[in-house]
Amino acid sequence: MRFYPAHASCASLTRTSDTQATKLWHRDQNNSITCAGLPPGVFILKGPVVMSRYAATKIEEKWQKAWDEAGIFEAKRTPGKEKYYVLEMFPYPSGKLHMGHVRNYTMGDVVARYKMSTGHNVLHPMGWDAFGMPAENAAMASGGHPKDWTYANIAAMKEQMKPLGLSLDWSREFATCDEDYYGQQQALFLDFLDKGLVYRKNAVVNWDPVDMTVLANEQVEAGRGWRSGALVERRELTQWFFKISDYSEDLLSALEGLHDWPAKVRLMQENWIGKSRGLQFGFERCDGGAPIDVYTTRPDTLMGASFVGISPDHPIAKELETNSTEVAAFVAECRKGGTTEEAIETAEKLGYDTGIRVKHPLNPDWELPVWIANFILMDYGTGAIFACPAHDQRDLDFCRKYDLPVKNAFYALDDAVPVANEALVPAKSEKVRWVDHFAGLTEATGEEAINTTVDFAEKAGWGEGVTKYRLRDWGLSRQRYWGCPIPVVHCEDCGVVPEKKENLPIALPYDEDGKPIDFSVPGNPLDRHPSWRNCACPACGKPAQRETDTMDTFVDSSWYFSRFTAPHAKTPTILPEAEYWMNVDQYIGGVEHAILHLLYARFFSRAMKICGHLPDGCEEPFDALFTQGMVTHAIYQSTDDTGRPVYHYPEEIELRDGKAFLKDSGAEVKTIPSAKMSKSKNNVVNPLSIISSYGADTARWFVLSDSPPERDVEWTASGAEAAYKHLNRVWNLCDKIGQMEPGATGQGDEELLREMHKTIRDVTLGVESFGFNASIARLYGFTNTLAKSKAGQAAQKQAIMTLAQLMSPMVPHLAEDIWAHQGGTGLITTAPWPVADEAMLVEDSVTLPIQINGKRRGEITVAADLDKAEVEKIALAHEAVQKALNGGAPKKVIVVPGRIVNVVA
RNA sequence: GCGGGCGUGAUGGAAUGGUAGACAUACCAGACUUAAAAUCUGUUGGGCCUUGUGCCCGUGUGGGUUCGAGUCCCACCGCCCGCACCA
Repeated sequence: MRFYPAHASCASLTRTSDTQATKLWHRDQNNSITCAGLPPGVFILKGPVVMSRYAATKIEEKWQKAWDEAGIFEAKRTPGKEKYYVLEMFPYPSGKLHMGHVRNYTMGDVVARYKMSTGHNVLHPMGWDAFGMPAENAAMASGGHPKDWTYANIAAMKEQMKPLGLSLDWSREFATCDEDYYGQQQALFLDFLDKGLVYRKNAVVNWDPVDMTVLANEQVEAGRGWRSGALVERRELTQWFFKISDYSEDLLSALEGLHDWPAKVRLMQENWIGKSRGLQFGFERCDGGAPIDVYTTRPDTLMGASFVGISPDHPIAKELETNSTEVAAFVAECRKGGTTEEAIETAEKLGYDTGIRVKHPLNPDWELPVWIANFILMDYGTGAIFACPAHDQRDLDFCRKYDLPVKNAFYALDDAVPVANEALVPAKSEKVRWVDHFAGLTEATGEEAINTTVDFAEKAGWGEGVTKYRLRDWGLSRQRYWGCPIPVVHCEDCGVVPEKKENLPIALPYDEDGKPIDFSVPGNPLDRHPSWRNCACPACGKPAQRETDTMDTFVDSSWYFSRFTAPHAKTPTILPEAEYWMNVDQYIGGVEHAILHLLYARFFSRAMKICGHLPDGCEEPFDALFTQGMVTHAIYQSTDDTGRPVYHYPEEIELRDGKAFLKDSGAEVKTIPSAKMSKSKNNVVNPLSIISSYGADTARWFVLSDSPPERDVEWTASGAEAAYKHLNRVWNLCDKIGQMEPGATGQGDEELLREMHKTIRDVTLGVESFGFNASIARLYGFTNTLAKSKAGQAAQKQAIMTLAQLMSPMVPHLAEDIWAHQGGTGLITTAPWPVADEAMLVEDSVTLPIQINGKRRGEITVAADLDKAEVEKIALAHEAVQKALNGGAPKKVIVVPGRIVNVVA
């Protein structure tokens, strides 16, 4: 009979007086016996009972316990030993671990375990990004308290993470909503305030006029509040800001040094910071009022100017608003709609002619009207522009709508057709023909024209070349409860007064007058909490009131990586600890954080250094960054009677011939491939159910295989099954080798070991370069080689142990078990990483493809060190080459040593 | 609207400018089995004939650079992501 191999010998199973019965049962993936219609107990076991199948769940528990007991993941600072700090972006405690987390943490774990086996002190911590709106939303929706909700979720998620067998140092765990953590964050805020890095100013927010509350962008759906359905308005509030814009140039130029960041992320940050060189100048008002300052990046198009536009939030607009109901109505109209750049840019263009006229700087007789326009942002430049409709689509749309003149400032070289409804916007590096350019240009690129114009304006004295950045100061105020309170007090006499450090933490109140806070009431609970809000002024001692704004949760995540180096310290950080562990050597997270989180963290590190909380050299806290892709899953969708889509869970689906059917009804359903896992689409796969049926190693192996780490990976049942089968195969191989006679000889020892060393080289390279899928493909290959090998026992044992080591960062439990089974010393997790023997990597001969005119026509095998001339001679003698040349001489022969020979006939 | 990215077999994907499709899935065939499952072995981009160590076509579309292009350049088409209060 066939049976899963055993460690020492194969147990055979027979039913009394019926040998046929042995065929009636099989083992399922949980190693339990299933048989057709026969109760358990009618079997007897013959032979030694050493059941040693790959029993994932069992061995995973066992090795996790062993690692815990050995305490090998606790980061220790031992001087002289090199450290390695690997960090995955910490999770928001939603309460449910999803496959994206599994992939993210598995990648970090591979790096951490690999670095551990290459002799580093590894810091691999975990914590919780625990403040934020979902907790408050949950409290509003179903009662309860955000604090309780959050801590319960943390406990639940930790339980779900533990079975993954991650090499985390749990002794450093914290949540950002711990008073201990946010108290230190308040201390940082006070230090920043002291250094002038924080200030207050007015800023625009989304305002829900029915719920009387500030809305997040995501709470605005099609211009309406998600809960009330009211049309959202833009409203100004006095808010706190970090002076990140002071660091625009530094944050921009330092990007160049971040060699181990994805180019894409650097580019996104560069565009975000948005450095531009332009001209700032004033339009003189015909009514003698103060000139209107504009900033433009295209001063060269000044001769195409059509009107001057100001933002609805511009001081002139505000002044007019107070005097004219018409202007007030128009400005109010502009303020409808969201605050996102997208909403503003895509909204219908609206304009209002103020009646103010200004003089063109180059021609005092040329008057331009001043319009208020809804697409002009107050935060960028001076909040006022001149519009050149011929060369800007927004301006053009506006001018066509309000019947304003459109005049080309330049034409394409080969075409002098005036702009109609599509603006002419060539690349700045493209040469164009200028119309009446004041500085005398005829044919020049936009770039040249801009520079010439700026010089011209500076010399003439009516304008100034100015460098501006798109990056705005970071508004950190949130009018919400579940965040870190801003530790300042408002005093009638002293104004805004920082809280004293010894009074920190300013803790969030849990109750309100002995009753739990009611989150169903609109507005910020801190505003209507007198016993918390009323306090003594830290300066004069008179009755005063606390700031009720809390901090943006991006603040929490802007320094947690520093805090991990001394998570329980009574100061934000401890310098010697930070000195040893910082920087983060490898940071891993989603690309969705490419801009804000990473930019804010870079700013915070600079600010913390200024305040003495970080040593020199930590301004850029992340040496290497990796952005991993998502885990996706097909969506199974059918349609109900009313035509609305119905989404089905993967477990309700049966796949046949590449089509999907409902298990219940057998009806075929539509398959939408590769969609981001989302609860509303029912296409989520629960890691826990995967772990309970296949084990964590299978889940880990799967999320790393198939797709490159930076790209999305599609979860498929067949893929998970395949991963599980492969791990079984490796385990069976280990078992088979374990049963070989010690010292038994065979054939092909050298070939096997050569292949092993090549595998060491390739897998190591893959792990070091985040090519985990490539490493895994290589490991599949080597497993196939080993399975077919007829080599002797010693070579095979060496091969399987090396295979286990190479697999250990990805599937550590299985690797430990193989290691132990083969008699390895200690834990595989702490064993040194195998090193490829260079001598074993050198090939004696090499097979070169022969191309004729770039097409493969044959191949030759030559000594690896044969010189080019000899290779050429052999290639030319090749039958196919002779045939192609037909007696003539080749026009050219290209020999790329070790790669290819190309003959041009 | 602005910015960024991605397009390769039935599928996920591999390929320092040098043999396109590694590795895996799926499918098909074979071995084992009364049978199925599991396991093992093998085939599989398309087309053509003269069935060969054969020829032609083939990496979204159209051009270009090169001895040689999936890879570099230009234009187009399609899809995805981000846009400052989601984290």
